[in-house]
Amino acid sequence: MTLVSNFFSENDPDSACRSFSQLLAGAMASPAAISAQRPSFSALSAAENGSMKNKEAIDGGGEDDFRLNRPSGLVIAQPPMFTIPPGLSPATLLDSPGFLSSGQAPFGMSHQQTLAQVTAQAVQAHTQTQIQTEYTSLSAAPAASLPQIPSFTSNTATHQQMPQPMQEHNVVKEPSDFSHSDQRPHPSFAIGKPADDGYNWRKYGQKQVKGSEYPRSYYKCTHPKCSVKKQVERSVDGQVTEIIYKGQHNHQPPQSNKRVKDTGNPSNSELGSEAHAGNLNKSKEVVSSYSLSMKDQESSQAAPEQLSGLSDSEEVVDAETKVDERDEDEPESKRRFSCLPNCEGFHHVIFLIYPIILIAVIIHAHCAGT
DNA sequence: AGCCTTTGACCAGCG
DNA sequence: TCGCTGGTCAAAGGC
Repeated sequence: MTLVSNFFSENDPDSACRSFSQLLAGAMASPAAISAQRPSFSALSAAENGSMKNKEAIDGGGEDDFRLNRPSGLVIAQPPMFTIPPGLSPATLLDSPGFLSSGQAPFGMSHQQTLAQVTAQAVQAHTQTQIQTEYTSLSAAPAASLPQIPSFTSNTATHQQMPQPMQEHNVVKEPSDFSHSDQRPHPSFAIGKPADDGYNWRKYGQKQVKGSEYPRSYYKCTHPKCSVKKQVERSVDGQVTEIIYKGQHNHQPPQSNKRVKDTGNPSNSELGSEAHAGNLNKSKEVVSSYSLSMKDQESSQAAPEQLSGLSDSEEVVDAETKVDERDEDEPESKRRFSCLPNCEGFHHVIFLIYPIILIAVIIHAHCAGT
């Protein structure tokens, strides 16, 4: 909160009298800010292309990172709070009734208070992972993550990387960052079986991929009529660093208690199942994929809709499609991301755009029972 | 016995 | 054509 309040006070003594929209407008007045945010909030591939160029400019160019050309541009080692659901613009978020509400949030904490907490956590988390983040941005993260904030890398140590719009290919890469002690991986994503998403997987291969720190494991869905595959990269300590889903389940997730027992966390299985349930009975020619965010400490309890937020192409991200379908007729400004089915809570996603930091904060409002 | 993981070999795409 | 790389196959072994 100190960071936020300081920023506002330093940049505008009258900030107390200004709305976030006004602040945003001011931030966006900067060409850097504009160029920085466009790729983040747009699915335009052109923006991504531009971002690539920007990255080269930032990095001095010529960095031959094999991942730069990979279609899945979502690999960003970022603190958990920065997951940004697709289809949301800063203005949309800032126009959110919940966000603009100056009163108490329905869950007993004002958004300002929540924002303060989340922001503080974000800053702390980012500080802890900065080294890894920077490393990843060079060696693992697609260029798309950096160019969105062209001036950030050089201006501050607290620069943020934003998720990149959905790639043109139907593969979603889902990185995870469990390096910080206060954001331990979800048990089901930790050592042992691949990320428990409610389906059964059989490992059919493992390969040490060039440029990747960790070996990549290949899994197939064990369902006889399902050809979904996924690739999992796991660090030496068993923590999942990245999951790539390929394909689309054409069956219900097995309703096995064993699965729940294995993970010891039914909510996660439910989470995965929910996401996959959204995939069912959808006929798509394209290979679809979806993602499970494992690095969002809040998302460990969150709805799949939010988990898919790293991607912004609902045409290929089914879980997200589920959201879009539900909110299709709802004004964008009222969009929010609901929690688990039995939870009345929802997520507000707030973008904070500073001249040097672009942060998305997710405020998770649980139902009273949780 | 069945299913799983492991792991070296093989294959295809690309420069 | 050759080498590199990512993805897959399939035999072997474990549970």
